[in-house]
Amino acid sequence: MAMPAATTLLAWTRLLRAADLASQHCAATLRALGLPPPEWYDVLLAIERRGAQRPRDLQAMLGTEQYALSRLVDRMVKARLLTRVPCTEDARGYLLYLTIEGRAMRAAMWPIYAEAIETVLGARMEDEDCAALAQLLAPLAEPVSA
Amino acid sequence: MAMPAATTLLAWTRLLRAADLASQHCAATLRALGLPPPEWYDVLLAIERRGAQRPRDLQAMLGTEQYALSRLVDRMVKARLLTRVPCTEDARGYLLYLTIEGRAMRAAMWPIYAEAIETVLGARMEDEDCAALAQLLAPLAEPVSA
DNA sequence: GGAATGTCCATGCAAGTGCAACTACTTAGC
DNA sequence: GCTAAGTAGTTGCACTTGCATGGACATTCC
Repeated sequence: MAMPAATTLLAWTRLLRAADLASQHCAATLRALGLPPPEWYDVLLAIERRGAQRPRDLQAMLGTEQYALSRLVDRMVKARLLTRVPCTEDARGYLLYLTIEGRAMRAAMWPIYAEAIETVLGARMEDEDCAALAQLLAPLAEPVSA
Repeated sequence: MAMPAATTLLAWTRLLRAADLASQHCAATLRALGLPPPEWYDVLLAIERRGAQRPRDLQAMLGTEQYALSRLVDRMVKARLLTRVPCTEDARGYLLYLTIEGRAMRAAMWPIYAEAIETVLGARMEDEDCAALAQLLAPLAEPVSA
C-alpha cells in the first residue's frame, strides 16, 4: 500500500484537530450550563424526529459502539428523559420513547448547541465554504468498508 | 447570535462523523497489532523532530489538556519510551527525551499508522480534494478564541 | 526581601470507555 | 421439533478521562 502524500497528511492532522476543537467547545459550552453532552442531544433528536427507536437502530444512525449506546441509554433512562417499552415483535429488544422531560430537554439544549455550532463553524467560514466542506467530507462520513 | 444555516449543520455532522470514523479506524488498526494509540505516536514524533521537549510545549503543540498530557507522559515513561530529565532553567519542569525503545517504537508505528491514514483518507479522496480539504479546515484547526 | 500572583505539573475522585464474555431471544438448516 | 448459528442487549473489569484541587517553583510589584 502506498504511503500517504504530504497533502493527505496535512488534511489528516487538520481534520482531527478541527473536529476535536469543535466538539470540545460544544461539550464545554453545554457542560458550563449544566446541560448534558452532545450525544444526549443526538439521541433525543433522533427519537423526536423519527419516533420511538430501538437501540440497534440508534446505534446504526449515530455510529456509536453497541456497549456505549447501551450505557448511554441507561443513563438517559435514569435521568427520566427516555422510557423503555418492551418490543412486541422481538422480545430481545425494546422501544425507546421520549418522556415529557426528554422533549423539554431537547428543546432546552438546542439553542445552546446551535449557538456553539455557529461560533465554531458558521462564524468562521463562508457559507459556500461550509457547503464545499460538507461535499468533500461526504465520502469520509461513511464507514470505511463501504 | 444567528442560528446555523442548513449547510453549516451538514458540515458539522459530517466533520464530526468523518473524524470519529477515521480516528477510530486508526486506533483500532494499531491496537490490533499490539501497538500504542495514535497520541503516543504524536508525542514520539514531536520529540524526535524537535528534540527534547517540556510537557507544556507538547501540550501546546498537540492541543491536549494539561492533565491528560501529564498522565500520558507518565504512561510513556513507565513504558520506557521516554525519560524525564530535570530542567535546569526551571525547577518546576523537566525535559522529555526519547529512549532507544522510544525511537524504535516510533519507527515501528509509522508504517501501520501511515497505511491506516492512506486507507481512510488517501484511498478515498483525490489528491486535489485532500488539498482543498486541508485548505478549508485551516481556520478550524486553530483554537476558537484565535 | 517578602507577599501576592501566576505558571508548571501531579493527583483524588467520580464518571466514562474498551474489551471480552455473557444471557436471552430469533432465525436457518435439517 | 431440534440443534446450530446469528442478533440484541448487558455487564465485569481494567483503564482512561474530566474536573477540581494541590504543591512547588517563578515572577512581579512594592
